[in-house]
Amino acid sequence: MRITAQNKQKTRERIHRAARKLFQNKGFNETTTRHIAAEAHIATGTLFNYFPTKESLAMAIVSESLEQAKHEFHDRRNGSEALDELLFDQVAVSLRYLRPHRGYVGGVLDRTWSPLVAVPDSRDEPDLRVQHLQTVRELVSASLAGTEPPVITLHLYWTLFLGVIAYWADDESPHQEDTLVLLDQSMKLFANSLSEAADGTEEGINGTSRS
Amino acid sequence: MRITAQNKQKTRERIHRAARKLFQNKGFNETTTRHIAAEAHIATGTLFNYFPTKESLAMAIVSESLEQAKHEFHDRRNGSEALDELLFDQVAVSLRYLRPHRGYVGGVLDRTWSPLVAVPDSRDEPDLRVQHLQTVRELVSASLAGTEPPVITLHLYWTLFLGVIAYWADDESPHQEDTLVLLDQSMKLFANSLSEAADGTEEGINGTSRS
DNA sequence: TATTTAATATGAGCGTGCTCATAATAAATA
DNA sequence: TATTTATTATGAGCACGCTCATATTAAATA
Repeated sequence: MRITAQNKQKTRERIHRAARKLFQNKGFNETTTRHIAAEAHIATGTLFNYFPTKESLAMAIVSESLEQAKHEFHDRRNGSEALDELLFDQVAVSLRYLRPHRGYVGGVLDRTWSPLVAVPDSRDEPDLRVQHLQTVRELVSASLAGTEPPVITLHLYWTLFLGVIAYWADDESPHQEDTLVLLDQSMKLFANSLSEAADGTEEGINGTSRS
Repeated sequence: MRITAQNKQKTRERIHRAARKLFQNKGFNETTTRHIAAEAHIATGTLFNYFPTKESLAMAIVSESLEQAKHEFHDRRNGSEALDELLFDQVAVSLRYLRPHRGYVGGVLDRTWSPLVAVPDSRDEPDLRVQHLQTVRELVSASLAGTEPPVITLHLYWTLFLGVIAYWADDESPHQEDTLVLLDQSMKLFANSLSEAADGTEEGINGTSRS
């Protein structure tokens, strides 16, 4: 199995490219899997040998951009920044890389990233959310003297993050500057809630009541 | 047109009841419109003469509960409470009334309530979100010396609210007490952001940059 | 009551995303 | 090289939400 493996990779990339093109031109819902398959010169069913669902295909595209964003963030990261500034930067960079997909990510993330969708317990290939939250956990932990943030805190972060993405997707200000204002506000809010929780009450959340 | 109108109402209620039963028993995605129609003793197509989409049917059910919650909240409202307490109460009451639907609301709201879904500009019969936000706007306005909250503030609220619902839908603590902790935290956060915005910077958000 | 007109009910059928038995093809073995 | 075995490609077909031409029924009119 050598030539075949190469072909598989090529096919995968053809699907990837075809889907990216169509999603950008016509949006997520308006692009059919049949159309993607035709554009990639494969049969309809073949698509699902490479991506289990249409959504997962879209997520693979989005993931690629976020991967690049992650690298840029880590490269030019300034360790001396405050937590809220770090979080701001991380998301701001992500939004820049997601820019080409702004037209349709809303419709996809709506179904896949929403906190309302139960967290998949797939151990293999951790999804976008888990990966993103892992970075957040590290940043928070580092800035708070190594304290591990409770689950509820990460949930709160994710909620705020989603809200930013949602605003961004429909932000009509020239270069989505309004989104950056919201992002700034959201991350400050989040950082504040952490420092308050550090001295304030912290009963109930972390294991006390869970049966 | 008298007897017919009565029949229409009856049919509508039959669909409503059938859908409620099936959604509760099998969840939203696992319940087909054909099944609902059969349970309500009507043809498949007839269902769509009463509700334009399957989601709108689910929302009608949820709306009913939220309507009751709204009334209870306004009845026993204590005008002297702080803003965050008022907001807490409003949501807490809503969650109580939504309890019977906890098993499946997540999957529905995911698609309909998400901030990622663009706000419909329907002037007739304002939807759930618009209605809920209207109440919030009033509460905020009243507690902040009549100042109208900017759009971005309401977006932030809605994001936090959605996060609470999301947590609640999967909350496995005995009576979802954990959700109340998150709700408390979220509403305090929101109230704080308001008082901070009152004296702090407020440039950019409200019309400055929008082209 | 008989006839016309308007409102409602119906279910075959469409376009989806996705599945699965089968065909085609490549790798391993004889 | 010929044959067996494992992998990948294929597209007919399924179930779904939803539509729409048509049939049915009720109200209005003659």
